[in-house]
Parts: sequence; structure tokens; C-alpha cells
Amino acid sequence: MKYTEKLRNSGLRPTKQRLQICEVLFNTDKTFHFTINELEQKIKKQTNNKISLATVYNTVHAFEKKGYLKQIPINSSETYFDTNVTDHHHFYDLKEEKLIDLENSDVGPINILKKINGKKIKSVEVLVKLED
Amino acid sequence: MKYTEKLRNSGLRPTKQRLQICEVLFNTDKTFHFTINELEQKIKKQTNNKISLATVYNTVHAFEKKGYLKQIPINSSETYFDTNVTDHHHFYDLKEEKLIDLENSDVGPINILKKINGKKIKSVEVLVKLED
DNA sequence: ACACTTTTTTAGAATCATTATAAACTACAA
DNA sequence: TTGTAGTTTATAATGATTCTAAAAAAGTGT
Ligand SMILES: [Mn+2]
Ligand SMILES: [Mn+2]
Ligand SMILES: [Zn+2]
Ligand SMILES: [Zn+2]
Repeated sequence: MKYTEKLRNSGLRPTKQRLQICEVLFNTDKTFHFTINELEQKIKKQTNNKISLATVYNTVHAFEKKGYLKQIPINSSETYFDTNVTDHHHFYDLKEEKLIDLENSDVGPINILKKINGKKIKSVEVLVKLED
Repeated sequence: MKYTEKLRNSGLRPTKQRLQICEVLFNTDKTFHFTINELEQKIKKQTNNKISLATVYNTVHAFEKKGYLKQIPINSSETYFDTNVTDHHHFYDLKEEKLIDLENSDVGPINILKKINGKKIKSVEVLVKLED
């Protein structure tokens, strides 16, 4: 399996469930945004055996901690994740409740002038809300 | 009462509860960020009579709809609101779980180059995550 | 003040995403 | 193979938020 080593290198055992979730998440050219429930649906469609919801949560959080997924800060009843872990930004279509990638190159350079004592910047994320 | 007219102009009846919540939210020089539960605590401290949690939710959402409060998009188990409804951005201190205002003047102008067909930009918000 | 309508408040129940539990199962190495 | 730590799973618990429906308050007209 092509993800076995990746998992092992991260200190995660390459279980059947994790490998299947890897396939769904990463075995594609395009990155995408998803909620846990959307991911569960995808898993159901793309694989034969069912993975328990708890495992989906556990795995997504494990992958997030390892840096293979990113959580997107947005006010929604469900948490959104992103398989695109590069530095980038988002449109949020309020009507469709869908996220759209906004590359760094589509946003001018962002220069944060204010400094907070004893703290360093971990990330800078822009959320552009869209309406009709 | 100084908020009676403001409420009436918004089509909201100036009830005792709403006026008290106005005092807590707006009768101060400084704007601030809060969760519903933090607001409930504040109300308890600053007033004698208790306001039911449902009313706090109702009022906050009514005020948000009228533009007197803003919701801040952030991944937290509780929703954060802001009494500062001007265009501005935020630091989020991951350790302290606290928001800090970041004025537009502390961030260079943000130019969104990508356009989405049939949609217009409603807001552009920057979230800067801070770590130690 | 009174009668009438509409809005608001309220306690409690319901919802629902997420997390915790703890028992069964699995990976892996000694 | 045997032991152990890690993982999965069904299910329960949690907790923020929303819903419900009855009581209270506010507004309106007389
Ligand atoms: Mn999460
Ligand atoms: Mn809300
Ligand atoms: Zn993205
Ligand atoms: Zn603010």
C-alpha cells in the first residue's frame, strides 16, 4: 500500500481503516474540503466495508495533528477540514455553504504590522464571505 | 433609558431584558469579544435580575441580525461575538483562547484578485493565530 | 383604564455534532 | 507465540444551540 510508510513514519499504525481513509482523502489530484459527515458518505461510496464514525473522527484528528489535514476556521455547525495543507485562503459561499480555495497568489501579500508581546504568528488566514 | 430609541428604531421592543443586555454590551468605551456563556456571567454580575439563557441567545441573534454585533469565524466549541462591528481583523491566541483586535490599519490593504461568477464579496476577515 | 393583538420571555425538552467509555480486536515486536 | 500497546467499535455522555408552548409584557385602539 502506498500510504503504509507514510503512516508508519508518523507513528501511526497502518490499519485497514486508516489506509482506506488515506485513499479517500489523498489518492486524488485535487485537494478538497469536507465535513466529517461528508467524509463518512465518501468512504461508504468508495469502499465496501464500513468504518465506524468514531474511527473517522479519531483518524481525522490524528491526521490533523500530523499536519496531513487542516481545520478551516469558519462558523458552521459542522467543522470543515481541508486536504490542502499549503498556506492558502478561502472564499465561503454563504448561500451554498461551500468553501472555495483562494491561493496566496490571488491575495496580495499580507503584512501584519501589530506585534503581540511574547507571541509569534503561527498562521494568517483570510476568509472572504460571498453573497449573491 | 438611552437604548430605548435604538431598539424601537430597529423594530425591537425595548424590554427590560434587552435594555439590560444593551447596558452590558454597549455601555462601555471599549468593545469586547464574548461567548454566550461569558455574556450570561457578565449579566449576572452587573444586574440583579436573572435573564433566561434562551433570551440571551434570542437577543444576541436579534442584535447580530440588526448589525449591532458580529460573529467571529473561529474554530471553537463556543461561538464568539464582537461588539466591535467595524471592519477589522483578529489575532487568536491559541494558548489563552482569547481574541485580540487587529485594526485594518495594522494590516495592509487586502486585494482579492480572484472573482467568483455571480457572487459578490460581503466581508474579508483575517485571522492570525498566535503561539508562544 | 380596558380589551385585544403581537411580541417576547421562559423553563424545559429536543437536537445534533462531537467526545468519552470500555470492551473486543489488531499490529507488532520480543 | 505471547505480551503489550495501539486501534476500532458500538454506544453513551456531553454540551452548545435551538425548539416548544405557555405565561408575561408591550403596543394599539377605544
Ligand atoms: Mn474536531
Ligand atoms: Mn448562533
Ligand atoms: Zn482550502
Ligand atoms: Zn474584534
